[in-house]
Amino acid sequence: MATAARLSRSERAALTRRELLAAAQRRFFRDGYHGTTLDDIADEAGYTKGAVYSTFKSKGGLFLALFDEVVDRRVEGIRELLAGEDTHAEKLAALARRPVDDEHPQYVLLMIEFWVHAARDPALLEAFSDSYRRLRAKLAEIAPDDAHFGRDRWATVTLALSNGMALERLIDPGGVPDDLMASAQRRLLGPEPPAAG
Amino acid sequence: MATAARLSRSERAALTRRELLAAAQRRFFRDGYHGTTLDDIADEAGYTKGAVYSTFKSKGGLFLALFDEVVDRRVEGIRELLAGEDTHAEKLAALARRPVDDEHPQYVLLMIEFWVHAARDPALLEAFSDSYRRLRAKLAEIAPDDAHFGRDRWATVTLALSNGMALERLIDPGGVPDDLMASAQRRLLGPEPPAAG
DNA sequence: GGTATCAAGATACTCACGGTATGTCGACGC
DNA sequence: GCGTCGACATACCGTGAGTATCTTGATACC
Repeated sequence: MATAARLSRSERAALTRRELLAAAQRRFFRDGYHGTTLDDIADEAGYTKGAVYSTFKSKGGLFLALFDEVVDRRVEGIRELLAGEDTHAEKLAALARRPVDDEHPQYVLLMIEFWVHAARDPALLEAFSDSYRRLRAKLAEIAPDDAHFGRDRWATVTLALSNGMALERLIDPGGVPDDLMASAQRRLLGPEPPAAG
Repeated sequence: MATAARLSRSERAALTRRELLAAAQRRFFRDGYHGTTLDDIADEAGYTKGAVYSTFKSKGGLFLALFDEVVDRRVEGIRELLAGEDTHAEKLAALARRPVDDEHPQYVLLMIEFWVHAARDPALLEAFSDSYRRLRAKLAEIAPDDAHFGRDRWATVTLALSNGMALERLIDPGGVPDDLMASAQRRLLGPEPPAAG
């Protein structure tokens, strides 16, 4: 009667993993990393904490698995952007509109929350860095060929600015207008002006 | 025999508060917000958790009191910078060298850690914002008169970039050279170039 | 100067959460 | 079929934020 046929052990485990990741995404996005408990996630997925620990090494491991998937999707999004027919300027404009965040605005904050958390744990930081560098490397491909900034430097500055802006927006939601990021982007891409007085 | 004479109740309480704040600063700076327990802080100051809760409303309240003091000192530092004899360009250079961090490099990360934490708690966020805006307002006074960016926007972008760079540095400590911030600053300050291709 | 009061702070709890140890049951190898 | 082993549940532990209560000494009042 159940639609799901009998599953092999590995199919069963793979399904559990997917369901836990989906539940983790919903909860982490909504309540943040520290604000989400493993019981929350397990409940939402219809399991118990035992399932989590039999699938992932720790809460951090679960988050990292999720983050890596999110980066996958984001990298794919950038790839499509690059492959599109738009002019380069239009690609940059599209990027400026939603710098690193997926459809979810909370995404950036969640990432930063975990980032700072991982700063205290070398193993977590290393794994996080691996995913994050993938994102940054893909982003660097968008930089114009003739950028006066190097591509990597441009990507670094773009991400730094984008992440920092997300924090500023928490303080003054209306004080960080859409065009501020776009305007800053244009300046970052241009030739360096002489030292201003 | 004890050097400290008998203290009145309010003197005693004020001393306790100072000692707790000093201990909190050392511990928070070293171990981060979530990595520091109230027992740690109380121990370090020679008290128990009871003293903390009789002096502050909560762990967050203790942090906010500390943060406000740190902002005081930072604002004072900027005031001195502004009052100095240096040229405006030199002031900006001095600022670029240590954007928002006091003498402690961990300061920025600690701030961001709490910032994101406070994002989930309106009361905490409001109190944090009050202190942070004081810092940003003081920073805005450094912006050059002829900034093509508005002063406030310049301060917002400067802080966003500085905070974001601190995060990037966690990923690649050597990948964010000193001049990157300064170079980005110069671009952000200059006139907006025509749309690049 | 003695005594009641009240607040600073210590002590002893509660509860939530990450993580572990162990139990159970069904898939897989033989 | 039947023993094994892995997926997951259940029961537990340690730790940390926050609370309730007790102790003690400064202050106010007589």
